[in-house]
Amino acid sequence: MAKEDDDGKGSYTYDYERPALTVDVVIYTIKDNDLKVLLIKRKANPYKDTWAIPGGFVKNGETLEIAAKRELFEETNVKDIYLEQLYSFGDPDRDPRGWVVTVAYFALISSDNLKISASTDAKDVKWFSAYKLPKLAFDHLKILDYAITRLRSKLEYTNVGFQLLPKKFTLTELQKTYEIILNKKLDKRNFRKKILSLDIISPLEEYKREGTHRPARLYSFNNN
Amino acid sequence: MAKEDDDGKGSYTYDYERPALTVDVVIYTIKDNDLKVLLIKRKANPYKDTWAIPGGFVKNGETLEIAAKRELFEETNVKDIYLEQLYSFGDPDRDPRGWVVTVAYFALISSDNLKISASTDAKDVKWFSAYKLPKLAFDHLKILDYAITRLRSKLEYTNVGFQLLPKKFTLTELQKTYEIILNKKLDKRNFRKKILSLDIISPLEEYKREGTHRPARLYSFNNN
DNA sequence: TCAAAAGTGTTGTGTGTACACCCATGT
DNA sequence: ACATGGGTGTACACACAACACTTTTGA
Repeated sequence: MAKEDDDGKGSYTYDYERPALTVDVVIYTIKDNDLKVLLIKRKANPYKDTWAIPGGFVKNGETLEIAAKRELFEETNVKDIYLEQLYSFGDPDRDPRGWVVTVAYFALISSDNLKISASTDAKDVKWFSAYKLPKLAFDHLKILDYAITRLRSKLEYTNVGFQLLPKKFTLTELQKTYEIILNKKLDKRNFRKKILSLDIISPLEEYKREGTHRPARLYSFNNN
Repeated sequence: MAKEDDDGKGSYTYDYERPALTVDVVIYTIKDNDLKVLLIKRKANPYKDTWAIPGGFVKNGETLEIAAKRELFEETNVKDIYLEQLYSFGDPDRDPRGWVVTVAYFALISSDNLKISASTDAKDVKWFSAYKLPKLAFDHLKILDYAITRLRSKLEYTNVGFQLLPKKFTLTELQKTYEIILNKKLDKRNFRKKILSLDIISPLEEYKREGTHRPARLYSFNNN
């Protein structure tokens, strides 16, 4: 019994029932002018043939973050991308097979890494619009709701947004990224003024020409 | 093996090793013009006689939040106080006895609940200044660092601060609370203007008289 | 009458917002 | 020459920061 003389880690006896522990990784990217989430189709029951957030068991000896990175790499073949812990979900009925607690992470992958990533073989792995999700397994809709909320608020007070862009990008691309995530239009002049005042990007001597209009200056992110 | 065909919850076989799962609850209050954290002294090895954040095992059938509330109640005899999930810590070497993953929560308890709380008997339970901590067990210093950072940032963009105050309080008390947590002086006039403009507190027809000076108006928080 | 904290406004500075036109290009 | 997106500045409103004196009380 966890009480009185037992502060939770006070006794030598670990005779409590233990949950299975997984990490789930919400992987976002920007593609086709849309915010995409990577989902995989389940091949076994429960929720057979239902889409789910990629994840897997944490192995003994791993940190939670290492486990998340491993899952991420297995799904996308990409390392060294932005990853942060999101929240832990442990409702006893979240998995019909038993007690499974999951630590959710979220990752941002830039569109220029996309070639490398996903559907490495005929697996059922697919990018879905974060705004048009299929039916999801377990409590994964709740996790995605939580993730997009976190992503939006982080976008307001940090520079995570750059994680989603290629090394070289135009200001319009950057603005589009913000608009897609925040799901609202931003004023072009104000956006540029704001971003440039932050001193976090540098203009390059390169331009992106595309279509029948003036070429757009390319910028790169200053990672200080 | 968690890979390829195994999305983590795709197989029926849960033949992975499972961690012990605990919740730890960082309980804050304001007392004696200081930010205090409730700690308990461990009675068994490892870290026998070392101070630690109260916590305990999660039981099967409980949500994580229920488990945290149960721990909180066991230590403080108080219910219905502010509680939020903080972060999960799962480094494999954080507990010398084995694999123990903890979901940390933080709670805010108002000083008028304090009579009821803590040291219900001769247990080694004590309020410590968050700024003068003793040597701590496990990775609990890391957890407290994380907690105070979260508390500070939440104070800036939410109204959690009121959770730490009695139902009736003066503006000076409120300001002190902010100053103690943020660990910096605030300007009296600016603070009052700001708080009052938020329309979250109402003046009462009561005054707090204390000492040889003008009595201070009491306010109460509007919980909408 | 004195000490001690309560209470109260104004001004400058910076940040967010609204808004419209010219520029460079490809066809 | 025209359609298309790229690129630029100003004016107003509002939030934040700095700052000092009067009020009320108990001793």
